[in-house]
Amino acid sequence: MDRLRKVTLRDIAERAGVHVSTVSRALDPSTTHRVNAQTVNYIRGLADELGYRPDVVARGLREGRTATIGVVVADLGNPFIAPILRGIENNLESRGSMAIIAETQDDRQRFNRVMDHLLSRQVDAIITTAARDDHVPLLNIAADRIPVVLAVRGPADSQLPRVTFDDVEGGRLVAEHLLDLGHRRIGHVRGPGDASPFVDRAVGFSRSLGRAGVNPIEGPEAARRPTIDEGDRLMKSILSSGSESPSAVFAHNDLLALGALRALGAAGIQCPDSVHVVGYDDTPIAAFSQPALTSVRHPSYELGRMAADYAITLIENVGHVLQPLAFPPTLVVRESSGGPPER
Amino acid sequence: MDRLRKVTLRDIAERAGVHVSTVSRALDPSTTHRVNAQTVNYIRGLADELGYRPDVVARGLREGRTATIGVVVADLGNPFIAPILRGIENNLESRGSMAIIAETQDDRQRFNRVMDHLLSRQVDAIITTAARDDHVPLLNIAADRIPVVLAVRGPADSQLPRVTFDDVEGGRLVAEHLLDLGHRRIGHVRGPGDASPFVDRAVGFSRSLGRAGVNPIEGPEAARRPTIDEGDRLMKSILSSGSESPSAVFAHNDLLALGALRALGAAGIQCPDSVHVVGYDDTPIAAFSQPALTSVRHPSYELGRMAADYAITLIENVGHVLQPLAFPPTLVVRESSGGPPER
DNA sequence: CTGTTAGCGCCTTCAA
DNA sequence: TTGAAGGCGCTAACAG
Repeated sequence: MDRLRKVTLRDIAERAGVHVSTVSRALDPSTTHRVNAQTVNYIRGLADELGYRPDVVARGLREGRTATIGVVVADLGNPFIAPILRGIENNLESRGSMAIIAETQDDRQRFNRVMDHLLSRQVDAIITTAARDDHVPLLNIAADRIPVVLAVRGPADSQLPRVTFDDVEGGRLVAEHLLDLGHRRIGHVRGPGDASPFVDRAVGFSRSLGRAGVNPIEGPEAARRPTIDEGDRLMKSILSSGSESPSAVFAHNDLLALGALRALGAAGIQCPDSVHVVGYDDTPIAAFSQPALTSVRHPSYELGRMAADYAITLIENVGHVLQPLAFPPTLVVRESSGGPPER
Repeated sequence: MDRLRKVTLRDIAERAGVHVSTVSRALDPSTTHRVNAQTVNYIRGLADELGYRPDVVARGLREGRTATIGVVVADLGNPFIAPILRGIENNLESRGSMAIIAETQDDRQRFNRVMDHLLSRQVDAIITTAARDDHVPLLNIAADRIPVVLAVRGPADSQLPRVTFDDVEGGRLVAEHLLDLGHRRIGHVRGPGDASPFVDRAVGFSRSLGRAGVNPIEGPEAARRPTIDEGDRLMKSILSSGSESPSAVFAHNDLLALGALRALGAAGIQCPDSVHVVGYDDTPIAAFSQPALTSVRHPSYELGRMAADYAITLIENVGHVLQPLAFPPTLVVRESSGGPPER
């Protein structure tokens, strides 16, 4: 019941009666041609038989590259992240690299630990979707050593390559939609103020409302995390604040919107009858929620692919400067803001 | 704009005018006491100043351990996985290890690639929640080298340590519930037949129905993946099969159930008025869907913690035999099967 | 208390 | 076409 020792190049070499370097060459596609064809066959057979698996770690130590890219994610419970990860994975895979994913649970300190760990694991690059503004110093330190790509969230004052959504535009779309519906008392449930997407959504939203002479109704604070429970909490605080009850609410993502819906329901305010609600990210949950949720959709898979493109480019091309990219969103109108019932 | 070279022990040693091993000792908490206190301070300061970060890869090569555990996941878009990952992460973290997550997209071949990669990255153990029956050979190969823990899904014919949910019992709970409501024409939307949870759910469910003399109404096949689209497809195939339309449907997870709801709605069959629907996993989406979905809940976070416990135990304790563990589920009745409207 | 040596598994010169 | 040697960064054993 003991554990098997790892099979190394040396094991194969000994069995084959050749030198390790011959085995190394035989097994490396780019150098097999420098080895006797029969020997190659023999060695390959032996490798298969023994179950040889190259030690990426040792190779990485030698070569300085590990064919692994670290992906940092805030909250794996938020379904909006899945298609982005798919885009990253599928792109990397087609180039022989692999994504390893680490979750920060949207906790600032854990972000630091995760980054630290990935760095010391010698990943070739890091794609982060979890950065907050105060992570800039560590991000810069990391970027001095390996490519760091800001995906989805990018501290505004950073020089790092960014691949994001155009959240200002998204906020604008929501504002125009609600104004078009005739709303003037509009609630605003904000996501964390130190994460760029929420800042941008707020900017686009408030600016458009402002042009129409409307001031959004807000609670005393933003959500600490963009989750259902926080949406519930903020909505309650708006409702109990004494200001007039909103006829429409924009929540900064679908989870916050669901929380807001719950709080509104608990207060006896029905959506869409008495209030309209709009979310963001157009997660699967939006189409199936009660009522189906109007939301802002963006090309998540494509963003993931592009983030991986950026990472690869920078790995292969030190010092390359890549322009920030922002994918445009679209509004999907559903039942929660007067659209037809979905399904 | 060139990339900074990594700071190594040698850099510090040269600056400090001491030998590398002294620096190594000074920086390793377990050996600092063997080094002159002043030297330690000096070295620590230097390390900070230079931004030294130990190379876990090199250390792993030397020590044979990397303080990293690979976690294999089928589908990060399925929200049921998030709390399990949390349990794993939080447990590992408190012991100085870290989880790196890899997604198979529930694709058999990708599973193999992912396992291969994790193995060659020298992770200390692998926790998989994505195993299907035909993965047994590779799992056994992996288990010869490092601990492999089957979480959630475990091929029935495997000797590997397993931490699962009691899905047979879950299936039974659903059957009893629907029978209690008086249903006799009961649809059955199955998840993949080569993944143990779905097999077990089917067994518990069908057995209980059988005792009551009821035969579930099934389509010609099981879902290829437990997703919304597959639920839709299977439900449609049941509805168009010519057999009498079911008055209740059990889908093997919440996503399949949502798909089934969509198909039923498209056929003009309203839930809960004309049909009852039950899902599984009690994901957040269940409480918020339209109608709120009856579902089976299980202790996901705890399962994650336990899976990590198993992995750690086996890393520290070669050859240890751990008993298979199955956490019991409970039924959460909501609107979709006659419960009160949620919210 | 500190330095020397060796080697984890791999690849890449340099020689033969 | 193959072998020998060196070293990536680190730590453990052995001296001193």
